Amino acid sequence: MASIKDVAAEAGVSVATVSRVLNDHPSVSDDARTRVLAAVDALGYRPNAVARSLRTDQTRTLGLVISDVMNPYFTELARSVEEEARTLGYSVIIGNADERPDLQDHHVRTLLDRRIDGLLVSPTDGGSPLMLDAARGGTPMVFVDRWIPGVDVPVVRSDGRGAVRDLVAHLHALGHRRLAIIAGPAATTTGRERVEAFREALQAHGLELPDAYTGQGDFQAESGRRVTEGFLDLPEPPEVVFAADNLMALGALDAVRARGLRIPQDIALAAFDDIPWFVHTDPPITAVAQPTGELGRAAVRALVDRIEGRPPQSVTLPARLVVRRSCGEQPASPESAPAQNRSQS
Amino acid sequence: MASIKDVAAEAGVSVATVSRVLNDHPSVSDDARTRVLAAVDALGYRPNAVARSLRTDQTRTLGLVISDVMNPYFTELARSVEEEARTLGYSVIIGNADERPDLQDHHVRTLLDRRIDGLLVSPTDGGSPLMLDAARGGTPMVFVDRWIPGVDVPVVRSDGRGAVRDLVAHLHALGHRRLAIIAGPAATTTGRERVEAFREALQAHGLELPDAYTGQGDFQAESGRRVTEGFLDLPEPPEVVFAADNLMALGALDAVRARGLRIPQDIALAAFDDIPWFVHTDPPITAVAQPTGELGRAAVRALVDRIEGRPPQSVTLPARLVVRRSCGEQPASPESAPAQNRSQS
DNA sequence: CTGAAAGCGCTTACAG
DNA sequence: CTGAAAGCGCTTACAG
Repeated sequence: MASIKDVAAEAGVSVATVSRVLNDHPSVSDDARTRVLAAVDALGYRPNAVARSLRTDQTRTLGLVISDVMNPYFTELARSVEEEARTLGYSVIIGNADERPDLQDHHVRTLLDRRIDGLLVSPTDGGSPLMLDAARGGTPMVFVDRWIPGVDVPVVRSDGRGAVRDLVAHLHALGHRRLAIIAGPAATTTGRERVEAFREALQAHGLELPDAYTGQGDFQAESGRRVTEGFLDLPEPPEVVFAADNLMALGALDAVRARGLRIPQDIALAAFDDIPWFVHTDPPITAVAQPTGELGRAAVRALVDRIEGRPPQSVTLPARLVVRRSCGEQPASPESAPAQNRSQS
Repeated sequence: MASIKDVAAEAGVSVATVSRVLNDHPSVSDDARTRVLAAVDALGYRPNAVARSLRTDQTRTLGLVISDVMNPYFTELARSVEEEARTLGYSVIIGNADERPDLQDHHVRTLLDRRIDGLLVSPTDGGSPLMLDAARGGTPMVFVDRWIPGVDVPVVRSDGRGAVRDLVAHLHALGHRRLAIIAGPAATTTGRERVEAFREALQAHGLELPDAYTGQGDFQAESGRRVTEGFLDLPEPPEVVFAADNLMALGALDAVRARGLRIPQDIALAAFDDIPWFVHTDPPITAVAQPTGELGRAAVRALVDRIEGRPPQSVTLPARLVVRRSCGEQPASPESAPAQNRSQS
């Protein structure tokens, strides 16, 4: 592979001059520029990003560590992150933690070893020593979706409190009184917040959230199935199951189906996170939709601000309720979803 | 950030010795090793992968360029690729082409600039000059899922011919005679092969595939919707629509639903690529399932073989039919899927 | 405007 | 077993 030396030789100039034309340095003669460009073309030369990074101490690369790529919510997040980063001249390297703290650490370490310019993290847990060190130790960092309390790192996330209130109001209006939740891991902020928001919304209607109706999941489908089976085995099963993410909703669906029960006649189902498939499940599923793309873009902007020396800002965007048929028919509108529903588009 | 020099100073040895203990070189005294390790620990030293790569001319990194991360099939492929690569001591950087040749080239170029050790590609088109140059120009490369004919690059893919034959037999047995397909882009091998396999299978039953029943899609949901609408507008609409991937099936579902038609009573639907949601759609969708994880792992093994100087091997794995209810009830088994159906697990 | 030279952080023959 | 030195491919003050 041709190096800058080969180009210099071919063009009859020094490597310094080649470097200058490659980096659009103003003080290069037209003649030199022309010859260098011709040589670059002739040799099919491409600068070695590794060497450049070593010299400039920047990689123009962002690391993104997410908890689970297979979760469509995170896939979409990753996609919007890459898009915005590309617009700003950065590449992104994705590390998939698969909800495993050890894997998360593996990726953080690898990314740090590669000297990425900044790190976007949706932490799987409360923060390993490695992660905490990185956060405090000067690595530009931004939390997205989930975050770790007590660390001075900007957070870009969405607030589902209002949407969960709307959901509970909807369920209450439909006559449901025994509501259960499949929670995410307590080690994650989203795992805790969604349960709290649910509990608070219930209280506003004078309803309790008994322990028996709080199942511990891990944001993966299998746990949704397991918890739902537990609910169905109860002497008095809940009338509604609210899954704290879309994968656990998938597991819940599996469990309900395995028993031959019907949704919403036998049991109602709602989920946090909206995905295109929820329109076509049997029945279509009522969900809390996050502004995922906006979240990813805002997170990148905050991180790049931090990297480039501008003050980064935390951002909180509201989620919203998308009503479909999985909790029972709406008295008013027979339609499955509001006009604004983006997963229908 | 501490460098190897700092460690050497702290341990009272030369940087050469530090490098040796870090790389498990045998000729290092126990004493030196202990002191170096202590210094590494004290300083929290982590080797700079950028510098190491520049020196050794290898990055222990694989590039993976896929056509669309949002497609669950490719997400799963990416996940299995990363897993196998990690097992073999490699990292992977994913580039998402979004079915756009220009974006694909962008990622190939970026990856090459970073001097990745090898490239895994599922090409979006017939091969840009850049891609062709890379393939011929010595970059270790393996095609996965899709490939470019006429290039000497190993291919790891699955053969859906048998499964498509099974599908058509199934449809024929159900009494369907007017079968249509939503094809993928003709510039991709999978786009062409699935249509050919379908046509051949039809011929075996004495059926034709008229042009009006061959809609041109692009593997994205929107095209599935558009093509399906065209089919439904025909004076004599097809009895079955076969979508050449799962996203176009989603679009088809949208279109059918928008017209208020029922599946399978009004029109039957089948898809290439199986995903967990197909179990829970209304109705569950009959699909051709690829051994996605195996594909990803085999592709990595082939690429690493190539990188490390062993002869790489092309691999073709069979796909299989998963019968559900979207094409009509099975006369024999009332069950929605065979026992082996992995998307039920 | 241009080039010689230093240096980024490593690894690895080479000599001892 | 150990260290001094070269060199990977760049960029960038510095001097002219």
